[in-house]
Amino acid sequence: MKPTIKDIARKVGKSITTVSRALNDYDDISDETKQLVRQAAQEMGYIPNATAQRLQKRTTDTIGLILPTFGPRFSDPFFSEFLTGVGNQASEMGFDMLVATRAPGNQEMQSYRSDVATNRVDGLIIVRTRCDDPRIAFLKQAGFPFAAFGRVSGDSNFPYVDEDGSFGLTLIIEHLIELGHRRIALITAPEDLTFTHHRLEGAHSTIQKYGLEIGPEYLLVGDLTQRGGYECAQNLLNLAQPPTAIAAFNDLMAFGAMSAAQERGLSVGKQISITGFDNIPMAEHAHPTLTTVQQPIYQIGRRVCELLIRTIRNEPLDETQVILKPTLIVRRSTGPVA
Amino acid sequence: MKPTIKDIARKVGKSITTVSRALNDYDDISDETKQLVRQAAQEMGYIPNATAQRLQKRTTDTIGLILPTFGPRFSDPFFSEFLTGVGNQASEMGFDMLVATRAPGNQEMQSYRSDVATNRVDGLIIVRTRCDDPRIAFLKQAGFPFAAFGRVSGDSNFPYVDEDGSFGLTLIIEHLIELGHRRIALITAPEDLTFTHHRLEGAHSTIQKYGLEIGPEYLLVGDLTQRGGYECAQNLLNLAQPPTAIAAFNDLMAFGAMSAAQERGLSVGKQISITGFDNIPMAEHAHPTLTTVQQPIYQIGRRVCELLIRTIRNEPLDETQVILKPTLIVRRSTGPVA
DNA sequence: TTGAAAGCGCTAACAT
DNA sequence: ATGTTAGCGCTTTCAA
Repeated sequence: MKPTIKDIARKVGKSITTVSRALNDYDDISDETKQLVRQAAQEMGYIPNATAQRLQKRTTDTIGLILPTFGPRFSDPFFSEFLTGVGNQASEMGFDMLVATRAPGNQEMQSYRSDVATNRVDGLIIVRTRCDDPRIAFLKQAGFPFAAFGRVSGDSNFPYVDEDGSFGLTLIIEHLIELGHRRIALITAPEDLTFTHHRLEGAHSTIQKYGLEIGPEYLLVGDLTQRGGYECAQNLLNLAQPPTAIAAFNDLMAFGAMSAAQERGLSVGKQISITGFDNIPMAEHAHPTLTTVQQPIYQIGRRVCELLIRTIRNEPLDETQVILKPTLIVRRSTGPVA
Repeated sequence: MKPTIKDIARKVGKSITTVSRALNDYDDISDETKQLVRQAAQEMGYIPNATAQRLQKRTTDTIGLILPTFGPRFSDPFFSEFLTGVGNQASEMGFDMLVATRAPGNQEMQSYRSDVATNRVDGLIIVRTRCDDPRIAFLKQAGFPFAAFGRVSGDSNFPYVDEDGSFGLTLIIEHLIELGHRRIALITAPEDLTFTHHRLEGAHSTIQKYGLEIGPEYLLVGDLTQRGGYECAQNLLNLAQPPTAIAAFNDLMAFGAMSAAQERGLSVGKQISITGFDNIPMAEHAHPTLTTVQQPIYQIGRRVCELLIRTIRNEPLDETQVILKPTLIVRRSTGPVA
């Protein structure tokens, strides 16, 4: 069986109190005793029992992340990267990461409630915020520590990291307009997601600035999957007057749109321009390579995680609300209008 | 503060033991008492403290999953899907899932050791087994419960689910040969991964069966990323005598290979055939759509998780070693040799 | 500088 | 059918 401090105490002939304090480097323990205890612990292969420590300290040193998965075949590269960022940061700061996979909805909220209620985690990370986010509303009223990737439409007075989606789409639209495009279509994202509105706002205001507009037939809502992008693009290309450029609200949908265009024999980047958002690693190796907006997903994951852990620890936060400026990555999927 | 069983006991005027047993539905408690206790618990919003239960029961009801991430920009759709399968199954069976992200190597092994030593989890899930897998060797000798996705090269006497990779590549190669291809190149995977050998074996034996062979210049090792596939394909296409078909060991590399071919103006499916492995959701929406081998990744995730939890619970396993037959999905990235 | 004792919230063997 | 008691492994007053 695993040795406990009791075993160490017996071995070195001291009380368990002394052992505990020696191990935790209290300064009312003599150096000799510390030496002795540590040596014994080492020899016996002692490792503290995390559960016992947690019960006593009433903290878990664990953060929770509930991934909003859409269906079983959920496979979004965006989330892998974000998860890696959060995970690495957590481990560097001495925290574990509890992950659950839930489709948005009732079960999801149940998970939040239960995570909070059972004290399984010290705080939660929220991904892909919704305008009117029940998760955030709940955590706020519960007074439970959390940090989010994204804002909400109302009061965003909580720790978050977000990208400036409005600026991102401004970059995209300006790029397309400079290339001479006038018939620009948008494959947007579900309306309940906050970022959809930011990006939409950036797109609209930029279009307007140039005296143009986006007709309703050029405004389609995608589901952020490749299939969704494909289907929306089909519809756009079926129009009597199809667009010369399609701006998708994420890379995955842009890939789907590229497939749809290519299936009709259109040369992407020449006969039609297509853009994405996120700059997932695949964007660089698609054919043609994808013009998109760069979001440092991995870094955002780290940052959100750090924000959360500092909140948990009650450490001062120099910056609680972070908004990052994305940058435009011009590649081969866009070109001058035909 | 949160109510404890002590609070309930005080309120209903019973001992905490009685409360505990009433809550756990012991049959030596009268129905009236149970009613009473449950009602009180309900009213007070009582929720058991998981940490305390764990300390007492010496189990965590948590499984661990250490994702082998290769670099920060880790974004493999394969793992998202697997993770979702594991996560959903775990939650259905009442388990939490602790996820860590580690590049294979020392730190990774440290994580395994510490997970085992600190009793943070009741069992571990191993993904993407290596031929000579130190994780498995360690867990075996430690007598710690685990289940794997994949086998090892030596003694695979542990619970696992794996796909029949040899059969998968047999399907692929036969498909290509039927299409008239004779110059078939392989973009394989790192040699330390077990599945690489299975797939390689299937490819070689099938090729030989048809009296053909794969020259060393047609045998490249990829790193399972899109970029890796792209680079390998570049090399293949630069050969004086380039292959007419390329079989990649996963879909991501196949996409990279497609890009490389298309960049040279080759029409994939006509002038060159390219195949993948996994059938990730994107395969269906690439351009052209990807001929590949179907692996039920989500289901495998669920299955491995179930295997692990049953092992933890000491439940009898009707099938400890599961090997699934993959199926061929023919799409547009392959066609008759030009 | 050290130890005794209490307690974190819960379960379970053993009485009654 | 219910209560007493001990204990899971640890931290932390408080006293010596």
